[in-house]
Amino acid sequence: MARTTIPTTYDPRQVEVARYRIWKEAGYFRAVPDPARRPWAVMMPLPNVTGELHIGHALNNSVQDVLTRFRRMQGFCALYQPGTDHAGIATQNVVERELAREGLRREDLGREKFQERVWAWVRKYGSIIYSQLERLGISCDWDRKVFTLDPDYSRAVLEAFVRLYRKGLIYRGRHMVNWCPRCETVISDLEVVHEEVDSSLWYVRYPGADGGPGVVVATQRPETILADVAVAVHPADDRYRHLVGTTVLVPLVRRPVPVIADPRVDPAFGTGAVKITPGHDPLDHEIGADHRLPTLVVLDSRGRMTGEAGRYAGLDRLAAREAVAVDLQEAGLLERVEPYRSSVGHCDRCHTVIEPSISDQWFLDVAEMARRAADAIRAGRVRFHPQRWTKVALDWLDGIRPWVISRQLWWGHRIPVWQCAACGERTADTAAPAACPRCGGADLVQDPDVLDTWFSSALWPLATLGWPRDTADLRYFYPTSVLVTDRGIIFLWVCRMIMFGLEFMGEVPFADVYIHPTVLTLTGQRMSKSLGTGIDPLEMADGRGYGADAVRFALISRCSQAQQDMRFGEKMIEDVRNFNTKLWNATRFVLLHLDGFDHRAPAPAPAALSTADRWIRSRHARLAGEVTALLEAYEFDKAARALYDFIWGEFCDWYVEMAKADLQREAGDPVRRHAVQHTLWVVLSRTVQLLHPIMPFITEEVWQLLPHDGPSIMVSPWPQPDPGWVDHQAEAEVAVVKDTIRAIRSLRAELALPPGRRVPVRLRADGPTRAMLERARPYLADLARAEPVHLDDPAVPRPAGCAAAVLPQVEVLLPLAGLVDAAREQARLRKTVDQVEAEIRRLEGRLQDHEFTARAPAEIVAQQRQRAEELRVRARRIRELLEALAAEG
RNA sequence: GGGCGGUUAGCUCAGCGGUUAGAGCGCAUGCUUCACACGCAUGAGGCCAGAGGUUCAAAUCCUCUACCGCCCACCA
Repeated sequence: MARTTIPTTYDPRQVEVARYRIWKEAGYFRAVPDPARRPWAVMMPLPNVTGELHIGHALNNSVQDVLTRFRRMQGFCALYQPGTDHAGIATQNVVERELAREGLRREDLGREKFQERVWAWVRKYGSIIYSQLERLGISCDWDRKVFTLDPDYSRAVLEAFVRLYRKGLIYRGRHMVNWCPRCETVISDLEVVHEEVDSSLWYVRYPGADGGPGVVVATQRPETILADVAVAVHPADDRYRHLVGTTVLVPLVRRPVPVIADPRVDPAFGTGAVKITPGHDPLDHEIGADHRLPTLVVLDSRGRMTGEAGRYAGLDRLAAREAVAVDLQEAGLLERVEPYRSSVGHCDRCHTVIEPSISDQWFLDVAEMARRAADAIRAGRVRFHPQRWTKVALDWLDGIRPWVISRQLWWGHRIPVWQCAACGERTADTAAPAACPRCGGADLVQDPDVLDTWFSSALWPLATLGWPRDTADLRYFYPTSVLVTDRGIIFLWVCRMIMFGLEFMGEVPFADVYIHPTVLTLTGQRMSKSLGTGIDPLEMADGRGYGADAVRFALISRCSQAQQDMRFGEKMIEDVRNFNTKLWNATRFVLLHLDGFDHRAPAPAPAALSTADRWIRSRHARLAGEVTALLEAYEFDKAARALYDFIWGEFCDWYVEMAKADLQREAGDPVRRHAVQHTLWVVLSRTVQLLHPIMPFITEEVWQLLPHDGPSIMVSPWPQPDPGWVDHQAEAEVAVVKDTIRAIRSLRAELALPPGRRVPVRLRADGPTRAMLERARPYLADLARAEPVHLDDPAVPRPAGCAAAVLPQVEVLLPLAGLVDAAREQARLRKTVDQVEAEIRRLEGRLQDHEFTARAPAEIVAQQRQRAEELRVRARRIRELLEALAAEG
């Protein structure tokens, strides 16, 4: 077999981009329904078209890619569905900011022109994220890219709306909603982020209409006093009972309003009396409605005071707050002001303070859908990993409220409802109706609003597969296998997909939900570009030259179900780069020793395998089983660690070193040579296959360099743990050999022996262990520079002048008279024997404890007895050594 | 106000009822050993946040406390 020249160092940048192109052109990413194979599917959590790849995307997509590559190798027909989201508010904001730099507002362009402008933006920047995902090695089916405003997808959105409308679940209502005065649209409860803000509590006197002292109320928002319609107290509050039913005057405007009693007032807060402002507070709105009070509005859609606010008209909310406070002070009605910290709602997108506001909107009644979704989760038809998120999802579904689905934006799916100018009848349809179905009028006006972006994303698993059409994709891939996402969108997206999946398909959209940790900086801050605290995955891969593999492995290896957050830093990627180099060099070693090897020749007979060969095969069989089970259980950190420890700690540190000894000693034996070559090849090949889902590029390079069958590791069969490889005897034997080698090295280091110097060693052990060590002579010589090695029965008298270590099964002696400082040796051994004896006392104490021997399981008791016995033997040997040393001194 | 996580070696984290609590990085010492100095070898470093409890046995289970973080919530 011709030997390829192998570069000494591995530069990921040189291979990754080229390799990705080969895969893509070979069509390995494509998923076409295949009745002969089992389907497996994952849906990419659609990134915003405006987005650029950040570390969170890198993690999320790496996890999905690990699963997809794993299942593909297992023989599933694996679909990884990509796509982007039009992201209504986010995208509109970006383009509006661009317009603002030109001194324009969207109204200056008009709806049509503005939309053209956004489309131009999307065409220019919308595919950046795709090329960035490609750079990470993401193996999704690019032929299936979907954008939520694509014609097919839009049809699905309108179809969903119309079906829900006709079921009576979508309705128009006038309610208190969350209004963003900057975006000038309603947003849902989930898009409001509450933050603690330092503010004040103003205590304001409302004088009695009869000239009495009236009542003092506490408020955070003096500017809304202008819209007050009552003062409320708790019905059982004796302080105010006499005032209920009387009239007080609203400060500044001197409007007479009633004092009412309502149990929703907390008598312990403030003065126990609260002003009622139904136009600007959700609770007040309810109380106002129950008491049949009027609603006054003093703020407009941009958060400025309206004409109703008299002399404050035109002022912004905050300016008005100051002005009103000053005027109250001057009027002598401001009793006091206290500092106050409270939770204030902000717009998720632009961080403006939300204004509770009454407006006409479209609502979706999700009560029944949520109930069915909760039932499905409770029945285990959707399983969350880690499990703790189950309760979080259920709590939200159980307390669900109607969903505001209209948005006062221009970018999104236009609400498919037309109103007749003549009779006012509203009609919902997937296309504009020709005439009003009620009066026949032809003058129909479409609703100006668009749908909440999350309404369309809730259809993602359906619409990407062709719904509402009955397609082969939908029949084959739905329901999908798993959804991978961050905890931040469990309600916004995950729960809603479950609701819509059940509503429109009668089946949940995915069987598993894997919630991965959120990436933070090493100091626990949010990764943020603007704060300069982020790690840019592409800068790491290309700029710093660590490669996409290193970024992926670093993220995946910290993807633990035990942690909600993942602290991440460049050092972690650097560590993986070192691991890659290690793997690369191990591959070089194997290739250098594969001369004349034919991987298609019959595998070596068991008798041809050395202990080392059998040991590494046994370890590999365990690894294969472990990695498979861990990936299936979404235990990514453990899978990554198992691979890392095996490759570095077992294959490189021990097997390769032992194989060197075998190859050298047995150079003339073709059967043994083939056995070692075969072991090196088969273990490394299968190991890179197991590692491929996490590090696709380097594993492909290695696999291609090694003798192989098939065109790519990507489409090679997932290694099955070979039960015939498990070999307890070889594992036990290598364990003893490793301990012995480590003991010799440790003694050498303490004696400061030059590394190259060969030292004679005497090993004392019982028969079976001596047989093992006999076989291990070449390893002892090469790995510990121990030569010659004398194997003694423990009964043989010890020579004088030895450095010694006493292992459970082996006594290691370095007879180096002259070099060994007897006093130091004695001190060291005495320390050891003290430790051993302390442990024996502890064990014996326990074994003499009747409670323990009577109540602990028999096997535990037996185990501890045996251990105590072993320790006694060890202690006796050490003491004998000490006596011998004393005799010499 | 309610809920959920976390607290283990200098750092990032495993371990989650039973031998002497582990890894990587960092640190110390020695090595240009024929795959690899992005490496090899050896070593130092921990009252497992605190206090109670359950158990023959607790880093591991329970209760409380403290601190850190996240989510939900109509306390004006």
